Amino acid sequence: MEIRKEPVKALPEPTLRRFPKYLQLLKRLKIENIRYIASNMIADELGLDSIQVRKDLSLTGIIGKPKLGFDLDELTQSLFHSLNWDNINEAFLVGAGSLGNAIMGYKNISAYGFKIIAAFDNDASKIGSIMNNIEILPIENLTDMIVSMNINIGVITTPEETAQQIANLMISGGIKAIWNFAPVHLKVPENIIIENAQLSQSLGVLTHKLAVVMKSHSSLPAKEN
Amino acid sequence: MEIRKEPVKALPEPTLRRFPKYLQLLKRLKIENIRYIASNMIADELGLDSIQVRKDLSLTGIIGKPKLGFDLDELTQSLFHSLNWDNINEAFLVGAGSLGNAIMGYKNISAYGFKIIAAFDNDASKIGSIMNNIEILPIENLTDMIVSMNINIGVITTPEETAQQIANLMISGGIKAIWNFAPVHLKVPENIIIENAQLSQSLGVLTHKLAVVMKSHSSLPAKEN
DNA sequence: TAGATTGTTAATCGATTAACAATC
DNA sequence: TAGATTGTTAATCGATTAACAATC
Repeated sequence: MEIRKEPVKALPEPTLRRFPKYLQLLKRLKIENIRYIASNMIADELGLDSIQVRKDLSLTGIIGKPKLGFDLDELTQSLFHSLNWDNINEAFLVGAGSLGNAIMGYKNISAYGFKIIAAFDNDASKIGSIMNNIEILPIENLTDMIVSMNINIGVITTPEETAQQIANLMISGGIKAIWNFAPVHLKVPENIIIENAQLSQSLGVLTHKLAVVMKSHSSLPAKEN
Repeated sequence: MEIRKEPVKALPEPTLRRFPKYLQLLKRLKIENIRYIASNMIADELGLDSIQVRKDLSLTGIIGKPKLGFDLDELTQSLFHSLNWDNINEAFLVGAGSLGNAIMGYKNISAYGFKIIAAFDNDASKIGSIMNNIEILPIENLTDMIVSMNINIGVITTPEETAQQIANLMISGGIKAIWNFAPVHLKVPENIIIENAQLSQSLGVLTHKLAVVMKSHSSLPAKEN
């Protein structure tokens, strides 16, 4: 009964963002031939709270064993299933520049149940060439190919100027989710899933925190307000 | 009095992650020669709530004008200052693979007050070459150069196996903040700032949401629990 | 059994949203 | 002035953390 795969319920985003971290750790432990792992140990390794780990894991539906912890393989499976990484999610990528290239070349991406089937660009010199085993096709073919190959995911690694147009093309072809690396807010119908992966967001957090730390080390007494 | 730059106070992360979005929009509006922008308009354009926008902006210390909104230039400055993007943050990058290359080649990165001064790799064939105007140096030089050039930020784009060692080298040289793209949890002293930018986190959210949507479209009646 | 660990219900905390007064 | 918009205080919501019972 527990073995049958349940349909995936919507999980909180903070939890989802921790799942890949758990999987990284489990992968390492698997190599060391460990069979059971306690929430405590996971928490220690990843700098989290063990209660949080248990709460997170319980959302995948897994049931742990008192005194032992969680079966490593079963936990791995549960996490994969929750992330939908036990499927192959086929995607088209648009924008074969250096970022697009990096994503296409990302070794582990297939471990995430993700497969870029084809890439598109409007640079004639790139069209027809093959990067990382992926053929570069002209953008004119994009919409039709989404329809005919029934692709659900689009990756946008174009410059900001063209990102919105590409998104529109993708949506008109029937794309359901867009992984957007271009530094623009895409306007899309609300049934379309957008996941933004802009470097600037992450960088901003870093530089801000650094500024805070540096300022507090400087000798100026903080003005109490 | 309002003009003098205040030391940056620590801001909530969700707010920080929205700041670059605001800046993207402001940049566009600047081109259209707009002088004032209302929180309402920002909210509409970015799919946010206007109260949230006002709350966010107030944290930068800016004061808006009733009936008009916020002065575009002043707001831009305030956001830049809060993110510490009105400084040049110098960084060293380690791992001159395709991801490292993409980051080095990222055009807008200097607009984020960020500058990669040098890159390091352990592949002898790369050392001495120049990628995107950045010289590739041997990793042996890393720690010493961090010390002598007084670099605060390290970017890790190595494979997962070497990431922790590189982090250790960086920290021993005096790096204060690490932008980590390798799929590992880095163990560092608590005064070191780590900002993780792993693709897997973002991808996991995307594929999960897609699974939820697809399942709910399938004809199976959801099992009420 | 005692002890370690899970799983759940309740309390806390922080971010978002609502309500409304202040300002031009 | 009336109306639009800001800015702040209070209410709500959701995620994290604490407390503790259940299990092997």
